[in-house]
Amino acid sequence: MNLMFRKLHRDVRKSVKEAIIELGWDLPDNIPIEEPPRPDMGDVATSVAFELASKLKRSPVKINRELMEVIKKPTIFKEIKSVGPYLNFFINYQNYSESVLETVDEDYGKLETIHEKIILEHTSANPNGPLHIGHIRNSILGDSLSRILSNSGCTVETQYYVNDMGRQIAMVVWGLLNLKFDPSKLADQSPKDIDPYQQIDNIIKEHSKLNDLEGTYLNGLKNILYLQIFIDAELRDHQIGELYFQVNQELKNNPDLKGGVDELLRVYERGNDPLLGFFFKEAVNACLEGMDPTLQRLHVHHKRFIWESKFVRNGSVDEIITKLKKDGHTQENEILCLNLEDYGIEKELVLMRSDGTSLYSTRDLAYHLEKSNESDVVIDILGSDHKLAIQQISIVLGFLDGKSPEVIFYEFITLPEGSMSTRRGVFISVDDLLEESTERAMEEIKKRRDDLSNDEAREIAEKIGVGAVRFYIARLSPEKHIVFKWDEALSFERGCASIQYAHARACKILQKAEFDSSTVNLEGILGKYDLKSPERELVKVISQFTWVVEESARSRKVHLVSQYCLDLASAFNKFYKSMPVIGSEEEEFRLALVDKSRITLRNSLELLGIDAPESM
RNA sequence: GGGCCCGUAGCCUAGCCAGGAUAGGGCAUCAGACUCCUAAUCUGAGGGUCCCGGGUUCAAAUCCCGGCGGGUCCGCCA
Repeated sequence: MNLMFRKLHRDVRKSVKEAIIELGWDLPDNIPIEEPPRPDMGDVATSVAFELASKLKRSPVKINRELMEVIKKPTIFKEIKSVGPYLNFFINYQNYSESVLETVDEDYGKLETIHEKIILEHTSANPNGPLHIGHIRNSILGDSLSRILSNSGCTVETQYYVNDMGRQIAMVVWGLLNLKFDPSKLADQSPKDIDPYQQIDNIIKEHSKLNDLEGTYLNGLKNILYLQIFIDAELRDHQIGELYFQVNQELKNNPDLKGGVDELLRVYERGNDPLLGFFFKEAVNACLEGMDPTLQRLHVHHKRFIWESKFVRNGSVDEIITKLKKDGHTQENEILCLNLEDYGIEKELVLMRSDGTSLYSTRDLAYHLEKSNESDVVIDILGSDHKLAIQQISIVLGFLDGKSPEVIFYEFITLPEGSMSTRRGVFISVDDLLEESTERAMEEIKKRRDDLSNDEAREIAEKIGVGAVRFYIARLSPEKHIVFKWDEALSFERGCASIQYAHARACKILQKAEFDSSTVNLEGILGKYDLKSPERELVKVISQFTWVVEESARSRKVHLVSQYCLDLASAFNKFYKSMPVIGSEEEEFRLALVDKSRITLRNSLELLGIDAPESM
């Protein structure tokens, strides 16, 4: 672990403190550390003189003059200058560079293990259609954060909360039981002259036991078979989405059908109709089977999928309700609910419908209690529209002796024409986004490389395309509302591609020079060489990486890492442009610097789930 | 109506929690750089009422109060 950058701050504080003591002044509460606005003004600065000014009744400039008389320069610095009210410290880059290069290894950025288990829930999109660009903000923030937290030494378990009990899923199941898929939308690989449902009828005829099924269940079975036989796994979420859209149309035209959906929900919750349970499970599974390849392609991973129905089946929902009732928190008339007015929330929290079924919030309460029991810290990634709901949940978790989750809220991604909606079938799917992104990357590659095979180009285009999408989301602070625009999302200039490009450049130099890190002796590598400013800047940025990992993990801010990646790439590209490496006087040092840049670029991109191609 | 979030050049954005140097970047615009490790790059220029108005402070994009504009929530939805 590289603590060089941290040491700079520590050494500044220490020497300032000692100087203040020597002058017999009171130590201020805080010795602020800043970075000077320009590199030629120094590397680390402190405005401690401001802190002292009011107590000492002297001007900051005067105070600095006195501090400068007695202050001892830490060895890592070359000099200290007093500029107005600031003390500016200049790094001794000969020493510093050697220390930094020595401590950067292939695992650079991985911090010491701390024994803290975090359960991080993210994505958790309803299985009623494919993932769209509104969902990926959740996935990308969650997955990146999980990588950052793991790197910072925590144990992170990522979970996807599968909603298999809500009304929306019941609507999908209703569609499965009462409607048909549209075979005209089958992919081209199926011959047009066959009727899928005809084939399915034949299959059912051949299985005598299936012949007993009738009515909606028979229809449901046909639809399940349709999905499994005729639809590729990766497209099943799209089919479910279209079915869901169709059901919404039906319901709009005939609101009486709502009763049928409610009945499905009641029966499923009671859990005594195995066949209906089968249809719920199959509907949800079909959708998850379609989402899985999408998430894989984005490098988004979940350790566990937790099905919501579990908390009804295993009795924890009942236990919670019993406990809340017993402790006198609840109010009961037709429904069972909690009055949270004492906690500043006007809106009561309903725990049970008048028909006795549970609600999302009831089950979510049980889920959060489980997460609380299984971890030290619970983190949720949620759209900011869930703020009130999670606030209610948190209060009730307090009644139940559970930990409140830490929540990272993000604002919506909308289209220029308005908000997205699975229900209305208005959205851009992640699959389409990735397809477009890799396609555009492919065009760029073809523009500049004619030496690559199609497969090689494809492979690189995939890394660039996925990287562009992930970076587009990860670079922005989550509380910022995004209006999705293709050209902004898939820009290859000064964005992710420029970072990947810096990495590819580094790889190319090392490859060309046949660099072997194992034979390099870093000691005394610099001799008396006075580093040029692009080299100094690059060394400094490399040394900041550990601190960035720490800081982004602590503050749970993914975009700090994105910003860092850009800074690092920029420092490297400037160095690359202005300093010859191969064949130069300082080749040995510069190759080592290129190698450390390569590692840091790769590891920082890794935190964002972005591949670093070795050639572009 | 009430709660929460956002408002920084034509566009996107960091900085705000922990107030300090000329408000950082990027896109777009303009001017320049490939006989030299890939120009997905680099160098330079112009462009700002940090939404508005008060207040606190030696010092406010940052903290406090009041507005304005946009988003979102206030379901026996999830």
